[in-house]
Amino acid sequence: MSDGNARAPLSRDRVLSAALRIADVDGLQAVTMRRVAADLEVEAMSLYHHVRNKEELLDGLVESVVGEVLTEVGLAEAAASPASGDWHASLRRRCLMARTVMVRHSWAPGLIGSRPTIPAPLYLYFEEILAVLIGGGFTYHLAHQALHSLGSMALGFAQELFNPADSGGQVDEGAAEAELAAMAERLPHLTTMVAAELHDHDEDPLGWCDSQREFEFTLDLLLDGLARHLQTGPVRDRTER
Amino acid sequence: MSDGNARAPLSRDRVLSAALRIADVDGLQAVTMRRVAADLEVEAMSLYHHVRNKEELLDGLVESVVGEVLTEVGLAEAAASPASGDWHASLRRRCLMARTVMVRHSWAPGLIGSRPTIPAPLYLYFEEILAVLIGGGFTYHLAHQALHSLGSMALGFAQELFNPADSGGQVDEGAAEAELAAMAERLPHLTTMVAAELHDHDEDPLGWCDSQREFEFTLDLLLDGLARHLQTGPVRDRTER
DNA sequence: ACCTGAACACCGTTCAAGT
DNA sequence: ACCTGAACACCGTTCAAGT
Repeated sequence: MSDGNARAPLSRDRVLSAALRIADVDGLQAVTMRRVAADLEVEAMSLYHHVRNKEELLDGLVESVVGEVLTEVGLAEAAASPASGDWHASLRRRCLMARTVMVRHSWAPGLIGSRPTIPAPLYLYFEEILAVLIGGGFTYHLAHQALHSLGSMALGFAQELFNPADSGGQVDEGAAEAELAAMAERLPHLTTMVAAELHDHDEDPLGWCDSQREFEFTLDLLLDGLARHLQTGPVRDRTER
Repeated sequence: MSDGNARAPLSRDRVLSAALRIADVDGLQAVTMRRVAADLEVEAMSLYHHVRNKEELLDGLVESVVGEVLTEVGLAEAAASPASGDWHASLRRRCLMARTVMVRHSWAPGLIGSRPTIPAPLYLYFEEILAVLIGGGFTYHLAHQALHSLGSMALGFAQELFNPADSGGQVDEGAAEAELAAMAERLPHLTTMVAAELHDHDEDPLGWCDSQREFEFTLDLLLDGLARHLQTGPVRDRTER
């Protein structure tokens, strides 16, 4: 009881965790600059010293949740059978763990999907999944399609990942090159994948990530899987496969 | 040039189509009571004579888009080979057609997902899909799981269909019974499916639609499909399967 | 009956001013 | 440097008043 009062200085972290608590308890629509400030016992305008505007606050919220997925998945993988090459089991654990985090923050999938820009930690998350796929023997091309197909599962039902605006808009090639170089160290598999896919489509560089093709790939995965269930009957126990 | 002026009386349809046009052109965030009114050359408060409030306007927007999916899918099915029993091809056409509609209205999937209540025409759409599945030899149980798995594809990447709030909240059994009776005529397959699933879970009626189970079913469809691609290599041509 | 103007309770954000 | 109060330009919505 020595310093529990309105003594703690405001900080970006304190602002974000207050906003996250409000979203969990009262829903995303309750996350208001004035409300966040009130919960921190401060005036609304004080928030602007730690967050550029509300958009940045929402970005921070998304990054918090993705960060939570990353650490929870990391813990779960560390606890599992160490370093087995079983990509199937690993991906299954990761998606189920991501889902439990998203269920805790049910506003998050919709927010992630509606954000105009992809939150940076998400690339780290997909880099890890990509590493599992490549380690399991996937080509970069098949791994790319797998990323799209699993996208909504890996985030507990979200929107499309690489948003459609990307495929239509013009690309600043110089900036893209620089961005790629910066990514290369921290995201080696993602970088390699993009490079490989771009190489395959150098006649048609815009088509390297065709959302229509990815959609049809996923659709056929599901339809073919359902057809097999129809022929063979339901599988009774996953372990005896 | 006899009556093109501000003569046409306001109506719910005129309000909705103005809102839809604004959403398509300037995005959903531009759909404002004041903006919709301005486009109709009327004061904002006039809208309230044809729409209870903004929530109802958004519901109307969702229903418009779902209606568009229904008619486009209907036309596409009518144009296809008449009355073949090929559920696989029919579902594929339906999902692809739904996607093209959703691409036209890219704000729609997010809006549908964020709506607190399921828009009524959506039941009609899923009734049709269910009819295709049952006609193809699916049990009602497998068809139920298929509906969940295809949910996001059938709507061009949306959120979960039967929202999580349903499974947690308490159910007014009398009201549910009456609702079922009203549905029975127009939605025979959906009604039968719900009844069958409830019968299978009469020990645990709350568990008839377990979103965790549906999630794992879809996840396994995708993972198993990816595993088959990994073993057999990519399929070169769908027609030679 | 349908439409309107003024008003209310909210937003996000700017700006000059405090300490 | 960090925080504040008043103000601005927006929201959705109510209400009494017009025709």
